[in-house]
Amino acid sequence: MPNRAAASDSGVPVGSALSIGDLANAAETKPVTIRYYERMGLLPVPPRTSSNYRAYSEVHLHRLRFIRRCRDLGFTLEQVEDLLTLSSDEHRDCAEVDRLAAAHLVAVQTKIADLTRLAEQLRQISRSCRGRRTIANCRIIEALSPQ
Amino acid sequence: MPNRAAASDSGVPVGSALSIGDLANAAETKPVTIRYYERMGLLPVPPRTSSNYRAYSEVHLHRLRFIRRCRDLGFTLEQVEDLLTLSSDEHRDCAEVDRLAAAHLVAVQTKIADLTRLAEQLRQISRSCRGRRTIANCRIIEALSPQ
DNA sequence: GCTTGACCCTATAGTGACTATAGGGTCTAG
DNA sequence: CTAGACCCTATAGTCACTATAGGGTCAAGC
Repeated sequence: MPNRAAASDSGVPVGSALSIGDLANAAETKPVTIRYYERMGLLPVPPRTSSNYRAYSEVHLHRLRFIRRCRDLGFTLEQVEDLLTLSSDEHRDCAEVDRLAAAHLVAVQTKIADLTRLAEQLRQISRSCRGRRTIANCRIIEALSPQ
Repeated sequence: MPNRAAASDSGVPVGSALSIGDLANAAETKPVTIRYYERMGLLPVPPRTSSNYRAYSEVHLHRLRFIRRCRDLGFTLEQVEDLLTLSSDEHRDCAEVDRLAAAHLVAVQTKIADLTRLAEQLRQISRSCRGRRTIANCRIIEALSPQ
């Protein structure tokens, strides 16, 4: 946490606003991506400085980190939006969020199974090359052609 | 119930030519995808019938199946092109093909590892929901927020 | 004061591997 | 002769960015 020491926002409007580059560094992403999220309506439009630079606050950083974390976990931006909407209502049923996460887990597990099968096939294909020298008597291409 | 059956067109030596739909069925893909591969230069441009329909032969089917199989194995179209080029030279060293397959295997294994870690995190997130009722005291959103 | 270079802005186009849509033409069974 | 399944082209859309072009802003060093 190399950021934000005090900054209790009482009175002073913007102690030190974050530039888009600061925000990008703090959330381990890039300015273009942040602008993209803004265009997509995932990040609220920030105020601008006199020179038209975006001026972000901690609220933006928190939300952006949430988005990035969800993306890292493989959620689509649409799912992230759902999660953000759900989380904005304190009284909403927690189960709905859980359902989303669980459904995603199933998708991930399916993908792992698929890739595991695929890896086995690739190992077999590699094995079929042993001891051959040229394409003419290599079995890889045939292994790649079904039947 | 219309079927296109075997419209014996021009005197093509190999039995009857395949329509794009036939080819799609035979390779378990779709006409649009086949046209896309043609545009991308992966499938040779086929002759046309008098009514401007594409007329494919077994050679096209073999090549298309190869492409689809490679795609199913997770190769990019660029890699598929490389494999096709390699396989066209009978005297080329087999090791190069093997290297491609091996490199791809590593990429697949990395992805499996990533997804496995991700699945574990999702399971934890789901666990953190147990016994809560509303977002207000559910820990999922916090679990999704880093730190 | 001036330059350098790192940063910021917008708008547009490109990526990969398709998918969808619009607006037609062809073929064949009933 | 018509319904509807198939074929054609061309264009735009998808997802989540990434790249490019063509500018404006700002702090540091000379």
